[in-house]
Amino acid sequence: MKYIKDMESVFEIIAEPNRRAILSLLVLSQKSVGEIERKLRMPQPTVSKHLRVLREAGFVESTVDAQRRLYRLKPEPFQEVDAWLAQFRRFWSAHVDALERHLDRMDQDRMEHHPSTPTKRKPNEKTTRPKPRT
Amino acid sequence: MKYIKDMESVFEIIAEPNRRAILSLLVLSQKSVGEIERKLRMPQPTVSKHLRVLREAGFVESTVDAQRRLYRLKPEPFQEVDAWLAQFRRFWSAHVDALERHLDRMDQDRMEHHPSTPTKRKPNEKTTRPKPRT
DNA sequence: CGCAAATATACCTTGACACGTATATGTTGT
DNA sequence: ACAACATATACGTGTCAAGGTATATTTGCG
Repeated sequence: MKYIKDMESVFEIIAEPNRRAILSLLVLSQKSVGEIERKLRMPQPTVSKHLRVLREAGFVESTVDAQRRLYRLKPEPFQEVDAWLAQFRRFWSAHVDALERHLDRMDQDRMEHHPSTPTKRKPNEKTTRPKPRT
Repeated sequence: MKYIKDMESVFEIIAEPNRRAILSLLVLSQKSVGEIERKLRMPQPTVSKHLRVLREAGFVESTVDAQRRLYRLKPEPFQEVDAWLAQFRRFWSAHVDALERHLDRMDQDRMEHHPSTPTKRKPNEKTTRPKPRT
């Protein structure tokens, strides 16, 4: 009964705030452990341990630079998150569209009425107002 | 000294596999607790508890339908994840571009050596990618 | 009214994991 | 080889969240 190492899902990895901070820092450029430690003001063992998790999950890779280790991002896990998110994208953009149409209608109403009459939604709710631009 | 309840980050919410399963199920259409319970084969209290977490995090909302409660998705938290992911998108698409260029070069080589072998590098399949400027 | 169905909640236990502190490993320069 | 630095790991501890079981709550129906 040997457990090798349960490779955890990318979602568990990015659930940790400090790890997200490290990733956001590394997106700018590669950095050494010491740099991360100073910029994020977290103790060095904490940084090292999180980097280990990130490396084993494929989020980062490291190269040796003298006594330092330089860590940089790898793209694959992010793409995995993106792929998961994709199934919801159509759904939520539909909602955003609905919201935008609604706001457009409100704008329209304000324009047509007069600015001095802040009133409620009235019967002409079905203004056939076509496409917004952009 | 009562803490209301610290609203946890969207990332902690989606870190849980059962919750991701529920979300993926709800993207198709709204469902009752019992439907989720049966389709995902998880005990009812588990479903209810996860739904509670999802509701409090804004991932779902519910309406009452007789004895049932119908749960459906809400878009905002997904957009939040997407927003976080956005900062890495430029980075990773650069990598994808590099990979594609590399594969293109390989194709090129193959074409030059074996003109009869059709290669199927399709431009721009589904990779959301901003305009590369060389 | 009383029973059954659907859902929510309470309580307990267990395991994972993040942290701090201490120490090990490794590398450079003198 | 040694000192100083940079990074990794080991160990003990506390917290918190997920699961299981039992029970409460709400609503529909005969």
